Amino acid sequence: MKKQALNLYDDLISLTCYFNSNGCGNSGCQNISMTDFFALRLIHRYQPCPIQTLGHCLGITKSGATRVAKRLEQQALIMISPSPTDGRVRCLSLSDAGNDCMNKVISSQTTRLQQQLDSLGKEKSRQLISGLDALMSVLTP
Amino acid sequence: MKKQALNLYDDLISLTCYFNSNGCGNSGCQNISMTDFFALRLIHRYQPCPIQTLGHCLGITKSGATRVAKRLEQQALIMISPSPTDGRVRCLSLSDAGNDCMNKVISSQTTRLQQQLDSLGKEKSRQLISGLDALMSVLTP
DNA sequence: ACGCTTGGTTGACTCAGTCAACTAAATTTC
DNA sequence: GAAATTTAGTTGACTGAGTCAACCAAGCGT
Repeated sequence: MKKQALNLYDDLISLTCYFNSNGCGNSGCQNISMTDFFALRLIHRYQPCPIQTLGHCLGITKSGATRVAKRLEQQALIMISPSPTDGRVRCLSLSDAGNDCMNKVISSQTTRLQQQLDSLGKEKSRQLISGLDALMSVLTP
Repeated sequence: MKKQALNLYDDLISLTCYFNSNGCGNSGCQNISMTDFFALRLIHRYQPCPIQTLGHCLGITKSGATRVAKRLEQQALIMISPSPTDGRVRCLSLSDAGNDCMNKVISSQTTRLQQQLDSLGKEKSRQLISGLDALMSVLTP
């Protein structure tokens, strides 16, 4: 029966739309677009991250990625340094300000979410999260 | 303990990023942007939907919404008709082509998801979906 | 050393969405 | 019930993100 997947898809798209329009909220850190936040988050994880990797993960071209990087550098949220092992590659890493920004957004969003989890009840929360974790590991190979 | 919410937030953002970059896929229907798909989906639900409502739900201004509507109308995916009860309001509703498009996207995405649910196991899937449903009803009032 | 490939940058462009000024319909107020 | 205010939508001028194509420079393969 396909109804399950339909239901799931519906929720997932609602969720995407929800986070898209709410952005990362005015979380203390300067107004930052969703794309830029995705980028920061990515760099945070795969530090130091080559520009092309950024583009690939964000689903944009390498020229697009170059511009994202330039934007973030101008806001002093990241630093761009040449790779020691390959002269062509330019590596992105978070600056202190970038880390601050990430943390602010994450902590403000997380507090909000925790409240909502609380109102969901202990058991349901646990199930939701473990299910979602599993789904994520299936979705992103 | 905040770790739960942190974990959840992480998954949710990954999910948003995932659907954002993958768009709605080349699902037979002409290339359609994520925003436009959100709009179609909204109109599908709240048919007939005033332009301003669209803007509000999409998190864009009313002039932005006007342009989205114009775009979709030009592609013959929706119809715009004046409200019978209020002369100012213009109502959006899906055309047959619009419905087709929605269905194609949904069905192609759903099949993919169902496979992934299957690989997750029956019980875990059920828990995931019921948890997500609950979360959605908390998130979107 | 030569050509080929790969990572990144840039200029010209497109397209989506904002802002502000506007029209027209509805509602309020006197 | 006419004038003033509010509300829904539209439009022109603009901005900003991302694409494409042409490019440069560094590495690789032989």
